[in-house]
Amino acid sequence: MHFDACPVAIRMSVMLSMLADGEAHKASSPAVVRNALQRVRSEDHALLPPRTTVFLEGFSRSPQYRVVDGCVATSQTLSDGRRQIIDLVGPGRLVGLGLGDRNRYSAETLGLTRLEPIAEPLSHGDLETALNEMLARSQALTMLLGRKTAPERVASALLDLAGQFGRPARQQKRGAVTFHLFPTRTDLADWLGLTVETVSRCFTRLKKAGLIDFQHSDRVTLLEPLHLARVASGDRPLS
Amino acid sequence: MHFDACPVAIRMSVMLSMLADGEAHKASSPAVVRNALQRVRSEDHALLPPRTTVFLEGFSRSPQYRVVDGCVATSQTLSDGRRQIIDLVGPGRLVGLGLGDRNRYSAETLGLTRLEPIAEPLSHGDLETALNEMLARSQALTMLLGRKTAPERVASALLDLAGQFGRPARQQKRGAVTFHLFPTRTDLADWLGLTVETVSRCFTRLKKAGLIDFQHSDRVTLLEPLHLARVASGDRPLS
DNA sequence: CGCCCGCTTGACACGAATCAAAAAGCGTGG
DNA sequence: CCACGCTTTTTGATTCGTGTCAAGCGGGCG
Repeated sequence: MHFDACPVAIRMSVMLSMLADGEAHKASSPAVVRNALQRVRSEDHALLPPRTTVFLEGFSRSPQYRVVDGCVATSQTLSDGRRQIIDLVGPGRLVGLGLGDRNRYSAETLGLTRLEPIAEPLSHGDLETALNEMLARSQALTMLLGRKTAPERVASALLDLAGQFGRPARQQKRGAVTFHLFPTRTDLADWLGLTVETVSRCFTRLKKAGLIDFQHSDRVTLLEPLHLARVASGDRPLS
Repeated sequence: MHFDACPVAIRMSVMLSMLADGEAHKASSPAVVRNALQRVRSEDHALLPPRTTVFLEGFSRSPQYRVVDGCVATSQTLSDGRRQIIDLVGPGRLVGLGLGDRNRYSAETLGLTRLEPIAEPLSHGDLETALNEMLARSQALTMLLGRKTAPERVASALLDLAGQFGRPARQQKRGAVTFHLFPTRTDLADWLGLTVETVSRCFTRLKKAGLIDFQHSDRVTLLEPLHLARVASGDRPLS
């Protein structure tokens, strides 16, 4: 196995904390300034461009947000650059929970994303519900990474994302769902413990098998969700 | 990949609920009865033999326990029998949290284990602390399963278990720690997303490299914890 | 003592990673 | 509008790590 020694800072394009500071960063690089100007604030909602770092692993504990629109990826990175995405968070879900006094993971936006800061602290009940959900998702990912094959992982991922980002609009025949795929192939690979090439090959195979369809790489339709679910759980081997 | 279709029930030797029911199960199989007789109750502590199922995935929500002595494994099983151990829980830690109205995972003892039922419900603070710890451990396992090599996984596991089961007694030179290894090679494989053979080979390699030692397969000494930690994090490749 | 089960070791197979290169998008500027 | 350069995705050839299959080994328990 081979990994470039790629410092975290290089992957970072914009940090939310910079945006929040307003005038304090005039000396920033052109790219940072340009992205920062895209920020729109209205009624305490921050509209963030893709690839904005919301907070960074190892830094002091960050505030919590609710994702209103778009998608946030939380991830951890090994010292040699290997990255593991912990979760992909879609509309309605919370980011920044379960941190101690230091962030245990990073968070970045995968598309144009609207975040709502959580004003008053959550009730104990809400917090416990949210933590339970995070735990359940984390355990499902554990099973996926520990025991599933590559096609099973990709099928599982697509079903998960369909649940988070799929429109209830189903003008399509049967249970078909179409949705915007926020993560790139690389993001999916880092989530599923695979490589870009393997993810791409699985997409191709699923498409040829008639289970999914896509014209652009970031817009996917699940043509046979039930069949896909059987692939995801290992009940059917795919081709 | 090939898996025997092995129903969950076959793996189960004793269920805690049976033990608690006292006389209600005279018709049980001889093995179950024999194990059940080993039960000792004193002051609300249950002393359970190895391979006792504390609760089972899919069944209605079980009570919560604190591990006093011994070790409990929590796991999920795929329909075709593939098993993933979610966590190994040692003394002082809690089992049975984060369940909805149905158990999302099973729990079984790996050695002679003393469990203490949690009498009054936990305070919100304690619950949140416990959930946060579970989440942190689950995320560490995610990184391990998604991005670490087999030797890195085994090294990480040994360090984790040393932390949970290692005696503070260090009559040994340097930072060496000896502890009882509750999980079998198969358990470790199911925890680390590997096979028995691979786990065994990694043990052999670590032993030959002088990082660990063991006479019996269930009693391990970490000879070079710092070096082992570097292997675990991928900073050093091991041979 | 001898069976049984867990552990170890070896030979081989296979799935996913790696390396390489072409194809497809996509923003930029002429 | 198209040409250009860069990035992402796809596809192909090959390698490599871990899984699979098989056989021995050893310790505990009946």
